[in-house]
Amino acid sequence: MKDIIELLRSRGYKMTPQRRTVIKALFECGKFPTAQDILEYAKTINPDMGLDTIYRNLNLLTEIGVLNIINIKSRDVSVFEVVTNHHHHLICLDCGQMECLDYCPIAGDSEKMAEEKEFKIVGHSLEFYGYCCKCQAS
Amino acid sequence: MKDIIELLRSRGYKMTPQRRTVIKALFECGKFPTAQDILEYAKTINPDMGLDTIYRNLNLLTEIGVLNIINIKSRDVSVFEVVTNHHHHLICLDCGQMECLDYCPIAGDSEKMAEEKEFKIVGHSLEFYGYCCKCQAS
DNA sequence: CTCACTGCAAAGGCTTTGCAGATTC
DNA sequence: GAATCTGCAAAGCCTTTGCAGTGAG
Repeated sequence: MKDIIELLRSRGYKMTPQRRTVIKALFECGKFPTAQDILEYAKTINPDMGLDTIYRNLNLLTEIGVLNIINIKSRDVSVFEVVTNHHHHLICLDCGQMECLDYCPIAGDSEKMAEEKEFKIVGHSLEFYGYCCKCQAS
Repeated sequence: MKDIIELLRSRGYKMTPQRRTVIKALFECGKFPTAQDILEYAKTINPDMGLDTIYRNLNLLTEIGVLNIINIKSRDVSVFEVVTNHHHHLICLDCGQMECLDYCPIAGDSEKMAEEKEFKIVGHSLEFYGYCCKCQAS
């Protein structure tokens, strides 16, 4: 969290209470918060916070590379995740719940194949879809 | 294309000119059309076609499993793809162009790992992000 | 003749943007 | 003091939905 604040400072961005709150929220809202989740948390600290400020800050954090936006099928909102180690996700098609999966099968050979198509690969995303424990029951 | 029409018939759906046009468009619009692309094509055949009809039919085709909806970062619209063999995609972060990649590294071991988390996996999506030939130049 | 389908229009929901005033630095 | 940032409000955009009329089977 301090790293993020430092990075913003070093890039010349100003540190406002709202911005600080958004960053704090990212660490305290639980995993995969939506912009709405962050707004709700933020309002407990500053009731005047607006959703637009949340979005502006989330977008900024994404631009500087410390945040991932995740768009999942079966849910129409974006969820956010602080960038940490490289990993992928399990997503429940029923309830939308997500879990991290420290597994990545992508090796160099895939990039070779891609480069045959004259693409320069810079990353990938991999999501597994299925049904979580609870939703399998029903 | 005839297969799709047969499948619809066998499930009791009616075959309207509009529906036929949407199906035709999926094969003649080029790869990865958006709903808009399909509308434009459809209007050359029937100028009265509405975007709502397009969406209703695309959603129907997705429900019966003959169409994939693909949501990509860096573009805010959905693109569609007729279901064929299992494969993944290369996506240009700059212009949004997509290419198919007949490569899939996902093996049984990934499913085992997932099932440790008590997820029942039914599928996965994998996209490679990068820059296409043209966009590497600029 | 019946039920599904279409077109129109409007609504929904998430996200972005313009603007004036307030805040950092 | 200058430039960024916020809050408000409104707009944008893709997609969905309600409804009455039309058309397929």
